[in-house]
Amino acid sequence: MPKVGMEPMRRKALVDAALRVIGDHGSLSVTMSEIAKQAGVSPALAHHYFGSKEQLLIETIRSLLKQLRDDVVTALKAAATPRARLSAVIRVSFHADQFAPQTIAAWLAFYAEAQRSEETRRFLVIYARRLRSNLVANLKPLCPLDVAEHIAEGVAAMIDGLYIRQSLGSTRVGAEASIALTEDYVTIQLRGTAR
Amino acid sequence: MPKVGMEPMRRKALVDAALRVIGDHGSLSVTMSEIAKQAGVSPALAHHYFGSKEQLLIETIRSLLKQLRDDVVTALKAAATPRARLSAVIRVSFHADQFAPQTIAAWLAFYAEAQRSEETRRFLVIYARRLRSNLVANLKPLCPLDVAEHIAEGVAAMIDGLYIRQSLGSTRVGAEASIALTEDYVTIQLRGTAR
DNA sequence: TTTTATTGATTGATCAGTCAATCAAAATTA
DNA sequence: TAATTTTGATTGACTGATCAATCAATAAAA
Repeated sequence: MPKVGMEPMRRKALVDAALRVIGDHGSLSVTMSEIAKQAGVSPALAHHYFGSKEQLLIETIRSLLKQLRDDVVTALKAAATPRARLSAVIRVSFHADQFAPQTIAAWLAFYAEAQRSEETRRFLVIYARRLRSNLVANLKPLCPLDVAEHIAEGVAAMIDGLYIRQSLGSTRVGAEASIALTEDYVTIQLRGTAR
Repeated sequence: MPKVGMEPMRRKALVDAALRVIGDHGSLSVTMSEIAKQAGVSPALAHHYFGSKEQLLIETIRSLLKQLRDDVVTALKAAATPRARLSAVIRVSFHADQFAPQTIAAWLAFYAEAQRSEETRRFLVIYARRLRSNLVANLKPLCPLDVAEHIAEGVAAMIDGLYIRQSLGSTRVGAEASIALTEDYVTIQLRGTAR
């Protein structure tokens, strides 16, 4: 079977497998063997391509972030007004892929990892900044800048918080309710300040 | 040194040490040796008293939760009106102890662990319920029940979200700003519905 | 003497990471 | 075209380190 040009396919398969295994397991304490098995290759091959477990994990979070960014970009393109773009950003956060239990579990695992891994933290900070930036940019036309920044902080916190609470699987707050709660926050805050 | 009656002291020392080590390390992947060393005893003794690492970890989160509950109870006692009690609940969440980077790191680690450990999840669900219940109880006199439940979800999400964002250490949102943001949410939401 | 506290030494399991060997396609040469 | 060499893909077997857990032994109170 050894054909040339396997590398990109194997890398993708391994990253996808890692994401799945991490999501199922709910933790980064997964073995290279598990990931490799899930990808249908030997553990040695995973090391061959990624050098270390840490590197594979980093590529994995990079992939997670890229997926989210692509979704956001697509959603933003389809929205015409600032207010619609705000809704789009919110909706994407709670969209099926992102809000699936395994995806949430993976995010949570990476947040925990960020306490130790400088590189992982960098990625999450990028996510946080991007979310904030998207929010502020579309709030600016609707209210004063300082208010926009204030609301953006609130929305971002609420989104992250709803994720966490979802991860426990205890609340009855599903995707729809989460969107409604966040939208409601934006609407009421905007009503209070601008006109 | 072997004196009778060491057990409770050792247990407490070990639980406290575990909390410190987990907070510093930002992960539950800490060794019994580290914890024992921090507590000034041998690893074998930790096993002697707790039976397993998992059990020690469970006692540790139990302790974390108890600390928070005690703080909440104290704060609630000192507040006279429902609105003041709401503020008290919010303030406690962001109080120095709770909001210290190590404490937040520990919480985060336990949230991640809850994906795997049924018992850990149970404790976190209890925390979520208690927070919700405290909020609803004090919102009820101020607005209709369904609105109270709605606001409670929002406040809880915002608190948890501000924790997560704090854990990255990237935002400039400190304890005071977090309190202000949450208070603001309550105030504006209440203004919208009741009078 | 019995009970409680305590530890050093050890075990067994788990894993990340390495390495030498194999296999088949591709490139090169004859 | 046929024979060869080279190269990339792939793995099984191994190593070294780490750690939770165990246990037998010791020491000091009761």
